[in-house]
Amino acid sequence: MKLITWNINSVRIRLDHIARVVADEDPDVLCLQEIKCQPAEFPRAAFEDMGLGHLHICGQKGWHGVATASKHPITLLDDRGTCREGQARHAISQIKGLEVHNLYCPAGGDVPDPEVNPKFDHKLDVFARLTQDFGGRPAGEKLVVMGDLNIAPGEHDVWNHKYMLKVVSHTPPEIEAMGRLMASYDFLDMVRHHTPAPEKLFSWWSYRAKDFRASNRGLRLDHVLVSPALADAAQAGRSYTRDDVRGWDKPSDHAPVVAVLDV
DNA sequence: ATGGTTGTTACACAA
Repeated sequence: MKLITWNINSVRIRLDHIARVVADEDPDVLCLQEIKCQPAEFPRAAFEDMGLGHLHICGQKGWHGVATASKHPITLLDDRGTCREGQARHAISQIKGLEVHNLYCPAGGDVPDPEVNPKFDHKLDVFARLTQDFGGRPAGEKLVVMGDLNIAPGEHDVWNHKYMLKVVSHTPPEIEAMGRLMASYDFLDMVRHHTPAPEKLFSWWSYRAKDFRASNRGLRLDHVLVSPALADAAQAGRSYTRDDVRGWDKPSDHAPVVAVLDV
């Protein structure tokens, strides 16, 4: 079973890229973040044409928004109160016996201090809520938590560890929040499992670089986490980042991250 | 140390 997570930065502008990636990869499930539209504006017909006609759309006007598109039927599960601001950041779907969490965590603004920066406080709050929720669940569930978590947790998930420790996405309180989330249900970081440190691994490169490959100031913000019940399937599978897509004309600033479960 | 770009929106903002 192949799953892809991709922060698309507007689903409507990026429809041609989506169709190309779907044609290349033939995923069972595609989790998109930052769709930047309301559910009524979502290009449903295009996804039906791609063979991903089963949709769980969680959208709002202008910003944020996530959508899960599947080849297989989806059961829409209830929101679990992840975002205290009521933003469209979390779609939970039951697909072929898996509970797929499509997540877009807050970026967190510029100042890494929850006392002076409400956006950073909100980011930490989202992680605290996820940690509490997963921590309270019975053991043995088949959970996949994937999306743009907006944290690069490891030293080799950033282009410059020492510099980035002061920059939101890689600060100590964020790395600790990510660690608590991982521990809450003993999640496996699937992509890192297949490409262990110290190999650098990025899924996002800023639009502001003239040549993202030349400067290669990337971050690994997009993740696929699996619960222990899926660890064997994840380890027997594979995962990779389609960083070539970041080099296409008018790309998203995030690359698609592909994860294949041997189920 | 600074500024660089993009998308949606409305005359900035978030990323």
